[in-house]
Amino acid sequence: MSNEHPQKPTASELEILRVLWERGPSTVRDVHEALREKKDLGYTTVLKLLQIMTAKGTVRRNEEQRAHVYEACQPATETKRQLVGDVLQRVFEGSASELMIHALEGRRTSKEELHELRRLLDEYEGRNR
Amino acid sequence: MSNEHPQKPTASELEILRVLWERGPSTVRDVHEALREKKDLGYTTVLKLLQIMTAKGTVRRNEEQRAHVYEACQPATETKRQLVGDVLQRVFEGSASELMIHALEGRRTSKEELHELRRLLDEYEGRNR
DNA sequence: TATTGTCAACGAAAATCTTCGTACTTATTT
DNA sequence: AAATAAGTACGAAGATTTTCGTTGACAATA
Repeated sequence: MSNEHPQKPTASELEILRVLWERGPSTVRDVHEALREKKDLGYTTVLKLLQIMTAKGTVRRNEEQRAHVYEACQPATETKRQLVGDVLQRVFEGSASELMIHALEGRRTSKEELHELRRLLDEYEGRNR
Repeated sequence: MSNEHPQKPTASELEILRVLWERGPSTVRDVHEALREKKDLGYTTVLKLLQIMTAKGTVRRNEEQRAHVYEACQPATETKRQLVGDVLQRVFEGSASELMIHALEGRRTSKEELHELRRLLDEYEGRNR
């Protein structure tokens, strides 16, 4: 249960994390309402999820107010890195280009996006030389 | 249960699929042995998984021989595309460059890999103009 | 033919995930 | 003060996943 090797969030947990990343520290009510648009979950469902996530160390909460305020323990970037790293290993044996091929296939990628991707490579290459 | 919208394989199912993709049509014994190196599962565990996957339409089997021969219904590429597409949506709201950023961060990517990535972009861009 | 080995089928336990209902507590309003 | 509203805690049901043990069929061999 330690913080050393943060667990991979489940699908539902991720939805909640995304709200917390976007809104910052939030109450159950906040999360519940933000989530309502996407997915209609009961209030206590969201509460329970947050309680479970607290137990797992995925989020922490401030109990000073009656309505506890939750926030993600890991920054978004860290968790996203972990999630993509997981697929990278499990599906593509660590090959980023294989990942890329399959990410680009089967969807129309805008010129802007391609441009951005190229920019990323430049930047990354620059950093490592 | 139809073949129209193939289901996302679970973690264990993926491990089996990877063996099938690599070896081609295989018996339970084949898969079990190929998998032994990575993960030590009982023979009947693998059998059961394959039976479940057959029911789901993930794999099909040839029962002509006493030892049934299993093979993946979808080509590897299709399933991989689906898996990465899932993360792309769930984690990165469809942004391939965001996906890329997080895939490259937190790992050393070889010069060859970067080169390959660039080549991919060229190829992709060429195809779409 | 009797024994031993190989296989599929089935059921089911254990673990994990998802979702709420109910009960209890603490504010707020009438 | 009584009633209503807003919260948390807890337990638990249902779904899904993961893992095997057991049984019975069939084949190979001693």
